[in-house]
Formats: sequence, structure tokens, C-alpha cells
Amino acid sequence: MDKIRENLSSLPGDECSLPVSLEVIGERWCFMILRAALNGVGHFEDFLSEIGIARNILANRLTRMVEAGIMTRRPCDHDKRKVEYRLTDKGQDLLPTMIALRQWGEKWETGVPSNPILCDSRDRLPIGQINMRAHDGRVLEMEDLCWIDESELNPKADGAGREDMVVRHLKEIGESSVA
Amino acid sequence: MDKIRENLSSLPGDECSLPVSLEVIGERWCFMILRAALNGVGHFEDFLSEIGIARNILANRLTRMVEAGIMTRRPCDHDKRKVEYRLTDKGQDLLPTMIALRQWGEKWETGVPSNPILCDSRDRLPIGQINMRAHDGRVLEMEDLCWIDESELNPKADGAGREDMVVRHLKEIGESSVA
DNA sequence: AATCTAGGTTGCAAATCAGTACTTAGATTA
DNA sequence: TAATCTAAGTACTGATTTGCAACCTAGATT
Repeated sequence: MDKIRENLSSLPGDECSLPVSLEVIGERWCFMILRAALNGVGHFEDFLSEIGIARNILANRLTRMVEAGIMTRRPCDHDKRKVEYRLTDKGQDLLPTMIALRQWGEKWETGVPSNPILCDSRDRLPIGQINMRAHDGRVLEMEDLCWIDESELNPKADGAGREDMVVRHLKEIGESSVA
Repeated sequence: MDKIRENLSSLPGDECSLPVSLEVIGERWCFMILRAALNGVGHFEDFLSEIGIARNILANRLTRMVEAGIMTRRPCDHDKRKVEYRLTDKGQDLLPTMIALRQWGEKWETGVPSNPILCDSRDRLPIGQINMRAHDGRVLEMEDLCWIDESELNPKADGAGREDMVVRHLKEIGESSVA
């Protein structure tokens, strides 16, 4: 498993976090467990019946995800037989990835939006398509992208220059939170 | 494998595309192959040396990805021994998912931005963090989300009402392409 | 004609998965 | 308080999948 990491980080000029991410949550069932957890599932037997995974595999995955800091494991106070699994911030931060994957499936596989629909609780409207954006919020397609070496980055990319652009953009769209 | 799909689509009120997506590109190595393809790799032997996968597994994955419509397979004209694998639109559309996963790894695992850096070719600045947004472009965090049943959607969600809001937002941020 | 190359296929051992039975600590019930 | 039940695992089994190396075949090169 660790061979993936070795292999790729040893390639010159190609130090990518993708293989590392995959090592942690790329295993079978991890995303399904994540989805269940996001839907409020927190107990072993509930994961079991919700996603139809084998007991031993579920135990293994939960252990690994706790070790990876994606979930916490805490025995319940009122019933000490029970254990509560809960997503950490790190785990919650996988939500965009999960939604993106789900939206891809909606678009290219099932063809229909999943029900129930994920909405913005502020206005109760469906959330938008997840996509790549420039620093200033423009949506980017694949052909708009290029790979630039760290050392050759446009100076505007760091320091006050960029901050200004971001701040200006946030004002334009009335944004409050910065990711 | 198809059991995942059966299992979940049979759960009442829970028809989600995630398991379907995972069936297609959830297998080990698929994302790594995707990444290589995005970096311009197109030949069997190149995938092999780039990602350190076994021959038979690579052959299997490429076949499956072609069947799934993620890649095309075309013998080269000038050298008929060679085959060119190329991402379809469907395959390219997995890019946001992949970037999101990579960014997650940068944030929570490696701690450093991958090099070279993925940039907007227009201004050569690094692309922004991939995140969830409301229909009008506001960035949404997990606690801003809720699940709403299809039948209970706010009427503004479809028809002219929503279109207007989207168009207005696009004008605000000077956006040209709609995903 | 002999060799080399790209893109596979085949066979085999090791690892992982899936399914079921068993275990153990703690709650509930008779 | 003993018998039962429940939640969360562990252990054992066979089936799949993986990784590795050897082999194969059509087409290019020498």
C-alpha cells in the first residue's frame, strides 16, 4: 500500500497528494461509510444495515478511519454497550469530494438527481454544481488549466496582490466565509 | 459488485448516485490512471511506468474504463502496435472530484501544496479551493446544508425564478461558462 | 530473416473480501 | 438474581482480487 506513495513521490517534479488521499480513503466502502455518517448514522449496527457491508470489513474500516483522524470513536454515556462514531473536521472536509462524485454519477450514470436533494438551508434551494474556479471565482474548465512549477509562479499569486483580488471578489458576490 | 447498487436503491427515500459512481471509478488505481491521463499519458507502457501498477491490472482497468465511457481506445495511425487512450468528456468531468480529493490530501495529509501547481492558464494563478456553493455562488459549509425531498422543493428552485437568479449571479461575477 | 517493441494474456501465490458463527461486556426482563 | 437480549466486535471459512513474472502476438526495425 505504501508503495504507491513511494513510487510517486520519487518521480521528479511530481509530488502529488492524490495517492496519499487514496491511501486513506480510497479503500472500498470508505465513501459509503462517509455518506452514512454524513446522514447522521453513528452506530456500528446502523452502518451495517444501512450500507450492507460485512461486519468484519466495517470494523476494519472504522478502525482505520479513526486512526486516520477522519472519525472519532466514543462509547455512549447512557448505554455503555454502544459506541458513537462521529466525523471529525477532517472527515467533514471530504464532503465536497463526495458531492462532486455524486453529481458526476447523477450527470453521467443515473441521469436523475438523487432524492432527497441536497439544499442550502438558507433558501432551501438545491446546491450548485461543484466545479473548479479561479482565485477570483470564475468557473474553470479543463482546457483553462495548466501546471506551473512552484518556482515559476506569477508573483501576483502571493502577497498583497492576490489578497486584494480575493477580497474584491468576495465583496462582489457578497461572500462572508473564506475557505 | 452490483449488490451495492441494489442494496441502496432499494432503501426507501434514499436514491443516491454515489454507489453507482463508485462502481465505475471506485476501484483501486482508477483515480491514478485518471490523473496520469490528465497529465497527458495515453499509452499502455507509459501508464505502467508512471503509476507502478501491474500489467494485468492496468489492462483490466483500461478495458473497464473504456467500457464505462470514461476513456476511448484507438490504435495509432503511424505505428499500429501502439494504442492511444484518451479521456472522454465523461472522464474529464471527473476532474473536479479528483482535484477536490487532492486538495483534501494537501490540507490534511501532506500539508504542502503539490508541485507543480494547478493554475488558471488565463492569469497563471493557482486555482481556488473546490467547495460547495449555493445556486447563487455563496460558499456553503456542511452546517449550511439540508436534505429536502423532491416533492417539497421550494418552487423557486425550478422554472424562471431560478434561472433569473443564476443569470443575475453570473453577471455579477462576470462569468461566461455555465457548468 | 532475426530481433525488438507495444500491448496485451496466462498462471500462480499472497492478500483482501464476504458471509457466518462465535464472544464479551453491558442492559433488560422474569 | 438468573436468564435473556443487544451492541460491537473477533475468528474462521471459502471466494475474489491483487501483484508478479513469464509468455504471446502483431507489427516495426535492423
